[in-house]
Amino acid sequence: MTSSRATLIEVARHAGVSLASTSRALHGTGASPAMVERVRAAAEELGYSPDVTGRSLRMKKTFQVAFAVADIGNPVYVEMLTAIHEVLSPHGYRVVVMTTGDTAGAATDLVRSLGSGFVDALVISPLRADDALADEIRRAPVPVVVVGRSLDDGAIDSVSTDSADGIGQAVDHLVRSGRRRIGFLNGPLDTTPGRARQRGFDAAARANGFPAERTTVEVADDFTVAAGLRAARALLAPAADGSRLDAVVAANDLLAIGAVRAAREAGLTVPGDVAVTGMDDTELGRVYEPSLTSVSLGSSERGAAAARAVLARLEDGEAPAQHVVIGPRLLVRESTAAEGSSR
Amino acid sequence: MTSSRATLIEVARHAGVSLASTSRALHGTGASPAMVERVRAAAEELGYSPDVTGRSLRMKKTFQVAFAVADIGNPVYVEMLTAIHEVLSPHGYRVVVMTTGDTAGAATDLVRSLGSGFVDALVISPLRADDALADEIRRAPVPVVVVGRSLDDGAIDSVSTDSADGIGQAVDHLVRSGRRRIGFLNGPLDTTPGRARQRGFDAAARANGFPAERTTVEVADDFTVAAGLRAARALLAPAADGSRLDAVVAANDLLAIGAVRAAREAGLTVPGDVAVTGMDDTELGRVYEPSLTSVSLGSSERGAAAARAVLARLEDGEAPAQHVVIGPRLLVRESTAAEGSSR
DNA sequence: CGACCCGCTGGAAACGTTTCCGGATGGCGT
DNA sequence: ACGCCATCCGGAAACGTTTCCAGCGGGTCG
Repeated sequence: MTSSRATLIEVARHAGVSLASTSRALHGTGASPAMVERVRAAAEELGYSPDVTGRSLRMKKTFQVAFAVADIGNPVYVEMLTAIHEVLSPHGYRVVVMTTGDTAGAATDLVRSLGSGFVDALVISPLRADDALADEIRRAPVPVVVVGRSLDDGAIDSVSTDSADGIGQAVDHLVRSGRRRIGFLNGPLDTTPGRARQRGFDAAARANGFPAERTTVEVADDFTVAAGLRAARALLAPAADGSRLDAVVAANDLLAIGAVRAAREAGLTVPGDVAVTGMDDTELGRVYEPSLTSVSLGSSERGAAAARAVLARLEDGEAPAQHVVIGPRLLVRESTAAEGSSR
Repeated sequence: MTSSRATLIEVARHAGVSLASTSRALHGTGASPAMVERVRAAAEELGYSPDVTGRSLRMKKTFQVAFAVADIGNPVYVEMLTAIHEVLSPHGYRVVVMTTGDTAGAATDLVRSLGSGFVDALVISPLRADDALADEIRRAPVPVVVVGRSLDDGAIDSVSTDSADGIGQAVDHLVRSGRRRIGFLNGPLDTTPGRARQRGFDAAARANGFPAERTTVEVADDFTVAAGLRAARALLAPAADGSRLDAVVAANDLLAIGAVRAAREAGLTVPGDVAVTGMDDTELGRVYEPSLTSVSLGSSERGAAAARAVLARLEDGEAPAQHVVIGPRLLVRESTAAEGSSR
């Protein structure tokens, strides 16, 4: 249980050499082969393993990187976390997970807490980003990489994706498939993703020449299946003239599933009567039936890119900020088939 | 970007008092109100925030807890992580995520690496546990809580669940619903969960008086939908006499979805022709159609319990080991309805 | 043969914090 | 009025590591 761990000093004493030589020997820098062997043996015998807190204090480096998101349960963030871990771990960095909460203030506090130096860098994906957060990030004592919106600030490393363009791809795909009345099922507009996707849909509607009365928008109060189901009921209700939508673009796979549910409730088939697209390319959407056509925002790629940006920044603190953009990719599956089974 | 952070020494100098008093004032222990105010003002002015590495070195405490699992992507582990984070975070602990890989050796190495003291405790959920791992845990320099199988070792804190009993609950439920020929779709037998669930099924089959020829078992080579689909095809193939199973107990929600897929491929309806149960009560299973009857192993509860065990152990290192058992709970949903829609 | 340089070693400082300990001061009880 | 105790303060040590600096020896080149 509690074995008082051997310290470097004891190893030095045990090997009969100085502390300095012991440290050097164990790092292989500037020590004679004889010395190395001697120290190595002593260390082995005592079961020595270096204490990272002592090392951190001296080197001003913790070999830890924090990953902060609103909620860790979200599959998108899980994918990012996995990717980040995979990139950083081989370089000897540990990953600390943190939650920003869903208020912008909490995220700002978190960035400020970086001052206590428990971590060499931070990857943060803020749900709601404001100027205060950007300010705090700029004056943060360690590198911060933002994944998500680029905060409109050239000086901050960022990895983003063009989700507006992604929504556009979904709309174009539906139009090409012959759908004409396309509704948009969005999440809360006071979130960064919500705003971006709204922008994307509006632009796509304009680009495709949809008159306002040919598009309908409904905003769910959360990015969940339940909220999507509620909002989609309204979206799919017949218009005054009895006509209905023939396609729904959802801002999210979860919302999309809610839309499929609502469609079935209303006696409509998917994709027969209504085509549905999601976003995020989650396992959920892949496995669902019908499998969801979804716009991948490359969560893994973004996570990996963010991790690489961290490494680059730690390598060279003065390099100009980099802004990686991962292009969205539409993955066509059953939920938008032209002639689908009537399941 | 890089503002050289203020140290306690500078705060002391700036306040014109000693280092010791400064430290005490900031901790509110044994300092006069005047002193506290004076130091607080100085700290405020300099934007001081304490350095955790210095503190850790001195206090021999990192305020970090590691959570180690085979792969972070698994929804079950994500739930645990979330729960652990929720319990530990209010107590000032950060959570470090680590991966054990899928070999027992890697897990052992990980536990050994605890010697470098980057963390105050470890919560580990080993996929494959052997004696070497148990040994290493026993001699670990920090508290370790095992979640999963209890390692058959009374001296190690553990949080487990009786997944064998859970399988039993699923079988009983199916029998009560009138199902007679029940197949078992398991995952790899060289994993701890795989073995336990096999044991559970065998016991349940015996208890219900199923002759060996009335039960069929198939082992998928992974706990995934794809592997489940492959294995379930064999499981659902007609027997020599042309008869088929009327129920499948899957060791996992993912495998269960594979089974549903295979059933539909074979032209069978779920739950009409074949009832299917899963295990883990994942979001996936809840949202799937038909929604999956599933045995919840209480991932969140287990995570929370493990975190509480960590706190208790950190509080009192000498207390006897505790073994929390979270009872499995069957959640009945559409996939085992007596008369289902023929979807 | 002397000067210089290079490789190796040991002493000591430094990283930033907490806390032990001794000393000073003030108040209170006797 | 004196002693005692509680309260508060400052000096200094300690946690475990890395690294600067100086010294020492041996080899090489001029």
